Amino acid sequence: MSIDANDFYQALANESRLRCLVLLQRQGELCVCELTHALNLSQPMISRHLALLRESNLVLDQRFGQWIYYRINETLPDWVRSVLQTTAQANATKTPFAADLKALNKMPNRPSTGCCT
Amino acid sequence: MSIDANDFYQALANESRLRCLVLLQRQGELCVCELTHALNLSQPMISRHLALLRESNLVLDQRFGQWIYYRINETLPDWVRSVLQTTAQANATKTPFAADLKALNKMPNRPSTGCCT
DNA sequence: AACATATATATGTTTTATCGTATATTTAAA
DNA sequence: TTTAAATATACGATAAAACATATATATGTT
Repeated sequence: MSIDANDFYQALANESRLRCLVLLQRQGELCVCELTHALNLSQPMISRHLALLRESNLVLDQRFGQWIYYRINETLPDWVRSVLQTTAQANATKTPFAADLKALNKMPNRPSTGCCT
Repeated sequence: MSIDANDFYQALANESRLRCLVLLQRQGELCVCELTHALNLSQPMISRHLALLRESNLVLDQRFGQWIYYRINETLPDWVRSVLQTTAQANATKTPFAADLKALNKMPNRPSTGCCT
């Protein structure tokens, strides 16, 4: 999966999308309602930003029943993976990224995190 | 020198600025007229993009006579330096970055590259 | 079949970024 | 003290991004 540097940074240049990517990088896989809750944004907002990330090949989606899970595209070039990983790691404790993870962990009725999934 | 991840990626989200940064990362230090020639853009365009990079602390400038040289801010946090370096390296041979360096090396009357500077 | 939940898309509006052009500033040289 | 070269800034026009809201689609449940 190839990607243009300019397209890549265009996709990162929005706080909501950056927060989604950092959270996905840290959590591996999240559905839309989890991201919506974690970032405290409207569902259409999250959905549209995810669509843009999907269209630029940064994330992949997969449906499980009524939920659609997003994850970082594991076939991205090494340098892109590296940038995402470095960014997520260096900013994990900073605003707003730390709060996003906190909010995610406080989410009630989170799908797929029960004992039987 | 601290920097906000969102501000950082905002600054990268423009092809002209990205090309400037990649070229600076590779060449160390360049004046405005060199960047203008290498990227083949108007002087005010380059100047305004450099101003934005300067205002977001990504680059530093230094005057030498009538020329003003820009360079990547060496006091940026490690993760930012790492992202810039990784990006420059991985994209060096790709469009438009390879052509920019080529054009720079073909520039006639380049300042400060003579034998006595 | 009717309804509820999760997600996606469409539309109109507002905000933000970019660009071309003109002009100002600074320095060096004549 | 003009003049030229390098650079920066200002201004108006255009384009792009983001947003709120409404609605559509797909799945699961009763």
